[in-house]
Amino acid sequence: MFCLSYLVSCLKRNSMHSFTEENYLKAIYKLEEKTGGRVNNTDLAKALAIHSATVTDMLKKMSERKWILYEKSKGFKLTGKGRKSAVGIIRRHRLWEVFLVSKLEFGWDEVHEIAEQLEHVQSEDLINRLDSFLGYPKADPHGDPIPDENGEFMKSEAVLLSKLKAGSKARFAGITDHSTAFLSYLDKIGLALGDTIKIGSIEEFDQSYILQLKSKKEIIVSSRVTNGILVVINY
Amino acid sequence: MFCLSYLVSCLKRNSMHSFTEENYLKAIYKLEEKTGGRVNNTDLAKALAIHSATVTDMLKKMSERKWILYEKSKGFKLTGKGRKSAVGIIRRHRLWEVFLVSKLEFGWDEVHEIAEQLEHVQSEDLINRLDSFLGYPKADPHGDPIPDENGEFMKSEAVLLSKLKAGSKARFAGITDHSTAFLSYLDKIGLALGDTIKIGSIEEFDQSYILQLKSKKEIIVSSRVTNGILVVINY
DNA sequence: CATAATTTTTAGATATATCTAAAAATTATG
DNA sequence: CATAATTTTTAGATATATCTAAAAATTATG
Repeated sequence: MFCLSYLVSCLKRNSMHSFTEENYLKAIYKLEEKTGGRVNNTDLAKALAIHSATVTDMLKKMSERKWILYEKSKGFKLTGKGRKSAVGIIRRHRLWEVFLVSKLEFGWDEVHEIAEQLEHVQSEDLINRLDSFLGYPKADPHGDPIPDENGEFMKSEAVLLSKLKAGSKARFAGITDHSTAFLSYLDKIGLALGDTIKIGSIEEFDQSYILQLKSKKEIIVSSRVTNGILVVINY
Repeated sequence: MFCLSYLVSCLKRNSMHSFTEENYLKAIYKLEEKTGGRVNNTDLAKALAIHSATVTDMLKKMSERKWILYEKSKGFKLTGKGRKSAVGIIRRHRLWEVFLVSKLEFGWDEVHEIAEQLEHVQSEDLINRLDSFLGYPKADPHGDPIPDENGEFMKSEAVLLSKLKAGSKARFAGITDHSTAFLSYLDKIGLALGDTIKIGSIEEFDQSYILQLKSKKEIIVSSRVTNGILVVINY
């Protein structure tokens, strides 16, 4: 019993982490992506919906365990090891989302919460087999890229739909707003990932767009929508 | 924030439970099945590889939360609610095992640990869709029955291979020894679930069996093996 | 049935992850 | 640059799940 728990605690220090640590890693990774640099305590606390004091404590521990580089009051960032781990979590999350949508026929607006749980299941073999079973998908149901076994993944050249001019044509390639409300709304107005979109015209007054869908249908969307959609032009 | 955590704690009390509680429920369920009656502290502690003192504490809590009926020093058993929950966990475990073997091509000796993690993912919708995706399997890769959505499942009429007489014929329907070592050994000697087995003869000296497999091959197995295998006769 | 053996419980710790309230440190602003 | 605003940290709690050591209760045995 002594031996076992000692071993377990050793393993934990070096290569494994609790759900909590995984959630911190993921949140930090996402914040780094968004801000492009160091992350601060307050933003992380907000992202995780917990209190700053808790974050301070946890960051100290994660720093000791070499998941992050932490300088008191100066913000922090992932170490190489921390980044690798975070990318692994994202790989797992996105592969499970593909499974849920393509195999179990969930809607793209229903999978996030379940994937949040599945992503914590520890088994490299499992994830690599899942990847193979799904045909090595390059993106999840929301268009977000899936890292491969080595943590490599494509940076997309997608741009916000709101950047396009009237008359241009593009492919719906991703979203920046991942809320269920937004996803359901897109379902409702008949916009799906992969669709070709032509911009009929742009209303100067409120920057709303008239879009022509491949179904010939025309829809009007607000700037809130055009700022939530990523497209690939030159298609 | 206050509201949310209050809500969460309420939910926890009534219908949800932590991984730990789920593991206790599952272990208690299995012990009840094995012993056919009340379970005691020591057996549960052994099954969970933790100390009795810890079990005493946890049982008090689980009793308050109405998962078990607990009388000090007299053993305990699951309540209706506790049983229902335990059966749900077993359903999830076994469905995931089917997924791992039939879709991801894991060996039947490789899936237990991963299913131990997957079984804790909370989503009824997920499990029912998985059930449908797998074609509503009646048994897991080890022949153990899978409860349906309502917690119903067949009691098997399988008996130990060691109960059969020379000359009888039966179908390999399940196992009582779920250890990886045993499963791998069966793989090695070429015995697989569903196989038809004919008992050539029984060695009186050590109760070892000579089995004739459908492949015409003959193998000799020890009583350790015939006591680990369940068969359905009259086939 | 008295004593020994076993089982269960109590008492007091520990680790993890969280909280609140207040203090300290840092950054922004007139 | 002094003060205000914001951010971070400290200090002291709490809940969960575990431990060890010892006491208490129960069960088995001569």
